[in-house]
Amino acid sequence: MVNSRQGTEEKILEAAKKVFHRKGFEGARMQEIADEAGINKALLHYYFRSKERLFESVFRDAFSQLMGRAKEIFFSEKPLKEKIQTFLTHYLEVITENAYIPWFILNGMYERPGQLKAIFEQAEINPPQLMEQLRSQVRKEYHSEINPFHIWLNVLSLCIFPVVAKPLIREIFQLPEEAYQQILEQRKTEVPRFVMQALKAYENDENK
Amino acid sequence: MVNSRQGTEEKILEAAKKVFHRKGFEGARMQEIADEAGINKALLHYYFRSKERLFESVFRDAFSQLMGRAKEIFFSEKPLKEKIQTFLTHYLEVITENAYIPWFILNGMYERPGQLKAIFEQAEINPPQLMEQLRSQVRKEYHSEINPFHIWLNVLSLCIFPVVAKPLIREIFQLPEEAYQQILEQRKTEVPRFVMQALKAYENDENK
DNA sequence: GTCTATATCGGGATAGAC
DNA sequence: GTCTATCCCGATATAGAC
Repeated sequence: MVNSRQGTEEKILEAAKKVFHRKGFEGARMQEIADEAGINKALLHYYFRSKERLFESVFRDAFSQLMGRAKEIFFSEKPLKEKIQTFLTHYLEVITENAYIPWFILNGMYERPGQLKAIFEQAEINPPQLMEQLRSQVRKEYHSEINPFHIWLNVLSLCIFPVVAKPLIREIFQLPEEAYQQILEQRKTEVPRFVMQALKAYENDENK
Repeated sequence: MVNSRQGTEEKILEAAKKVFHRKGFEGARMQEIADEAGINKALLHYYFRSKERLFESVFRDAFSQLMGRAKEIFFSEKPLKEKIQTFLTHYLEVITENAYIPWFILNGMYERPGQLKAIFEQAEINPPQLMEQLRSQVRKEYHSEINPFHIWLNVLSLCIFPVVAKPLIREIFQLPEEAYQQILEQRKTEVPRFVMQALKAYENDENK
């Protein structure tokens, strides 16, 4: 019973994760996943029936891993600044440790937008509520009608882009892997500093 | 002579651009490119010999389009703040108008890192000089040893990420195309404001 | 549940006629 | 220079034995 249902399914998912994360849907090969899992192609289909379904499982995992605590932090009852601080601390950490996930998610949206729609619905994100949360908090604390969407989009950009664009930036600046890793480390303190300073632009805002 | 060398090659490149930009290398189909150009597959190979070579041409175009004025602005003899202002104005414009290019470039780096190395070499970027330019300017103007790399990485993140992540963000917040386009418009003024305020963190920096 | 062998198809590339 | 027809490989998926 060692290699029975439980164990094998796990092994496959683990292998699929590795391959899909690195190569995306189009680039991934079922053969490679099978090899990685130490089994053969036929067995992949026995467990997941198609490449699509296997991909979907992997995507769902990745997405919830990235979304998990974010929602929680986001809806917590804290002042905006503190919330952003917490978010940055948490996210810069998570994303640096799992550098492949952001690109995997992003790329999935380009490769298979149709297939992935379902996953977002099941994630119960509730966009209107999300938007209202954004708006009301800025209105209360900053007495500003500035679209608060930008603040969060900026925060996300600063966290995610440097990780996603790593291959490009490394190539342009000819940076070895370790040098770039070090830069990502530094960002854990640099980005909060940058953002906190930038937020002052809204404090002094008199566009009521 | 209407459909001779000149005209056809142009048509192919135009078609290839459309398809590769949307689907990347793996996702693109030679058949689709041929259809788009109004010719057949055989002719594609007659002009470009392989999918790889065709892709390379398209990539080279896209990259120089994105890199073109950037280098120039970057090496201009202006104070850092002004330089960043100019850069932002220029880039937020270019990138909003050519929303597909950043993802195409990025994705290319993931799909075909080996093949694209050559292109970066020919682009004559001169990384060490680039780095030194960064460092010396910050040293002079801010009397700071803060790694100036972060400033520019932040600027790039704020410009590019919102464009690249458009499909994801739209899905999460359930935003229609026009709404998102409007947000990108707003960013042309929001991002400079955000960055200029953030830069003050370095002015007051006494980490000499 | 797991394997080997095979069906089936799609896509890049080439041959050869015009 | 452009077309039709075809080759050929690689990849997903399935049949069927164990």
